[in-house]
Amino acid sequence: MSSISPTENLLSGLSDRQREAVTHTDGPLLIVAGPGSGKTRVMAHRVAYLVGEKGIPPWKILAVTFTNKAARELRERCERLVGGGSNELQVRTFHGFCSRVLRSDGEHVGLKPEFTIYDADDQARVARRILDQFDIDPKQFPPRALLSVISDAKNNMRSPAQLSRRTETYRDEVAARVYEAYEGALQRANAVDFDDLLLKTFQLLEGYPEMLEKYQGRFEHLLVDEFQDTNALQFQVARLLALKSQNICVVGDPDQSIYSWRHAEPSNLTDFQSTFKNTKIVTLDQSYRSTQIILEAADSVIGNNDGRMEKNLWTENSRGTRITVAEAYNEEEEARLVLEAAKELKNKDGITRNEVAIMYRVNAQSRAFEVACNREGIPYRLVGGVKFYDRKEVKDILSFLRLISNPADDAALERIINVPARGLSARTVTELREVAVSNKVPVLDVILDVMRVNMGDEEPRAYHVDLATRALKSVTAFGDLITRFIEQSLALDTNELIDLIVERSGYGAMLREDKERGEERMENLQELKASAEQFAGSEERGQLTEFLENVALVSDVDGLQGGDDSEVEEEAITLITLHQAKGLEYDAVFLVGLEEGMLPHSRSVDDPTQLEEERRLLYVGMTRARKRLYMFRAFQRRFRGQSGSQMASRFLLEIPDTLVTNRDIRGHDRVADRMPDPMWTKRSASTPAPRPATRSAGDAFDAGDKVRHKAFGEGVVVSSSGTGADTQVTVAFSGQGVKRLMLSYAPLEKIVEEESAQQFDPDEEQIEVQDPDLFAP
DNA sequence: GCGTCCTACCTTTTT
DNA sequence: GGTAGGACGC
Repeated sequence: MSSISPTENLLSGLSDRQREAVTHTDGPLLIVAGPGSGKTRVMAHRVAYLVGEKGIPPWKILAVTFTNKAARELRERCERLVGGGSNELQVRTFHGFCSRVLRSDGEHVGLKPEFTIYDADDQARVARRILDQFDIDPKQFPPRALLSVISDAKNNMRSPAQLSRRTETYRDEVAARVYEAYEGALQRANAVDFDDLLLKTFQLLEGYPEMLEKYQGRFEHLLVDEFQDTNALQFQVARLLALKSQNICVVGDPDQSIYSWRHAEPSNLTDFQSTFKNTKIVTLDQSYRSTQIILEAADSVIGNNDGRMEKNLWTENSRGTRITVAEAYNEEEEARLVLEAAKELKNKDGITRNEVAIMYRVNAQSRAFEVACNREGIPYRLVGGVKFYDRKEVKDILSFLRLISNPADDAALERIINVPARGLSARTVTELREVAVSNKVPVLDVILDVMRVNMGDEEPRAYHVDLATRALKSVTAFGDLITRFIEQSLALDTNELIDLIVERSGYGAMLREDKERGEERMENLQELKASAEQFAGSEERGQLTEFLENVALVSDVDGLQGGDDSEVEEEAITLITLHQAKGLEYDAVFLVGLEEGMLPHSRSVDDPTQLEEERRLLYVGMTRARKRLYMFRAFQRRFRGQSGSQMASRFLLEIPDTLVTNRDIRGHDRVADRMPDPMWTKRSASTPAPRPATRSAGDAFDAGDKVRHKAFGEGVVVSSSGTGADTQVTVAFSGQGVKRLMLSYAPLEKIVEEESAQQFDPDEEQIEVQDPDLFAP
């Protein structure tokens, strides 16, 4: 027997199933991979196997993921396994890959290499201008809604003409008209939106046989991660690329499909088998991540979804600790309890902060945790959140850069043409835009034309612009500013260019005058500069394009988190949305905000399909946990300033009691026990009126009633408002002042003559609501 | 033409 | 609670 070959080494740590997935290299392969089943590991090993064993050159392998995070992780794993030459491996997000293709071959579909990628903001700006132009009332046809119709059309590969042919409602008609104008605007701006990246790549591959051949020949092996989240266009692009070689390996888990709102079509998973004949299917159902209890709980939740491809997830891991389900009074207490428990985890179980994640449905929920962490001095890592590149000042400077890189970028131009104010009023801008639109040229062309003549050029103006002398002067000055920027950009690194822009555009001066936030904003610009520095050194024009592309497509910049002053590389707790948490794992996971309306989200409760997606979202969250899982709900939550209370999430009831610990964190009752109690229900049309939520006889509190409170002693009811569990009672306590109390929670008791004193449950948590207004002078 | 105040809408999740 | 766009006054 010879010594172990590298291949044996590569395969030795894998299970039989995993090995099967790694070594089936010829022909289509579908891997159904449950959470924690070593999916990324298999993909990385597969790549290494292709390179090391099958002798495939790394650059002939394309691995496509959904998020940048996933791409980064997969790339790192591959590099570790493959070693040298792996940097030529193509690991990209779908959008990143398509952008790359279009930068080099986009001219077939009308794109110049420096095309700009429009974000939602730019799209809305374009849409608003079009509505304005067509004299359509934006209140009647919100830009967002129209853009959503356009996005649908693009994802179904329908052109404006095709859309207008199948209009059914007036709204569709309007949308079709706007779509056409929108396409024109983007075309003129040499810009694409996110859908276009995919659509135009598809069109390129579909309509140009030489292009198809080029890319089919370029990539012999294709791997697609998170296949359940791919949309129709992505599937088509993948299909075309792999049509010839048939060497396509897709990995997915239908139970983790959480992007239908972004046109994901989990049915791609089944369609795959009909598209690619002789597909081999490998199911990975052993979890190497979670404890048995966590898996069972997750399984019992997801089991409530209909029509699933059943998977029997199993593990050799230990049974583990029961899941803690607990409730807090409001989001502040929720945050406090979570942090308390996290501290305890560190002391008792040795689970460090790096191994703890708090996951929530919507970004806004992070706030309470940020506040609590800051107060407790606990470092945290906020994933996503307020995106750095979304800050106003950053976007403004980026718009200058965009305009320099792509002078046709009207959205960028309109953003900064009068920032800081330089005498270009809305009227002037409208005039310039109208001239540009009717001549089908970029706005900057018109500006430069005005400037040329105004600066003494003999040739008459190419465009007729109706502007006052003062406005002409301002337009000229702006044109001159941008022209100089463009000239100088040729010799400067992007970070140097940023300096130049900040100083010469007047932006820096504007910030220095802003006493309130100027300094902070300037710091953000310094940070922008720092992020541009990574691109410095390479050929100037290319680096600017590359930097801007990175900004547009890579939103989760590492080391550039928006979190206030979270120390770098310190042991920190992770705050993350459930969507972003997919693919990650932590020793301990806190799922918070498990209330009706939150998870499931209120926008999803009416639609069974969407409800199932919410359930999958929870499933994703639960299965991120290795050892410990906590699930929290708050009785009351502030929502856009106002607070309201909601029932516990229906999903909590789907977890069997046997998997949940009774011993919760701080003596709260288990939500599961409380649930059927109408005391916890919010009164609404669909729920029966709850019985009065008092500890005493059950009758209402009226002004003048004498009451007793466990902590505040005796008092007199001043007023009461609301009904049922929502009842708030204002009470004047002797010596304690006036308090407003939430009846359903406060241990408040009416003093009746014959009643004996001690009626309280000594274990009952007492919580008060104080309305600060009542203390105002 | 510019700044300020007011309002409406926002908030589902991301490339 | 924050922001973007519109109305209005200087």
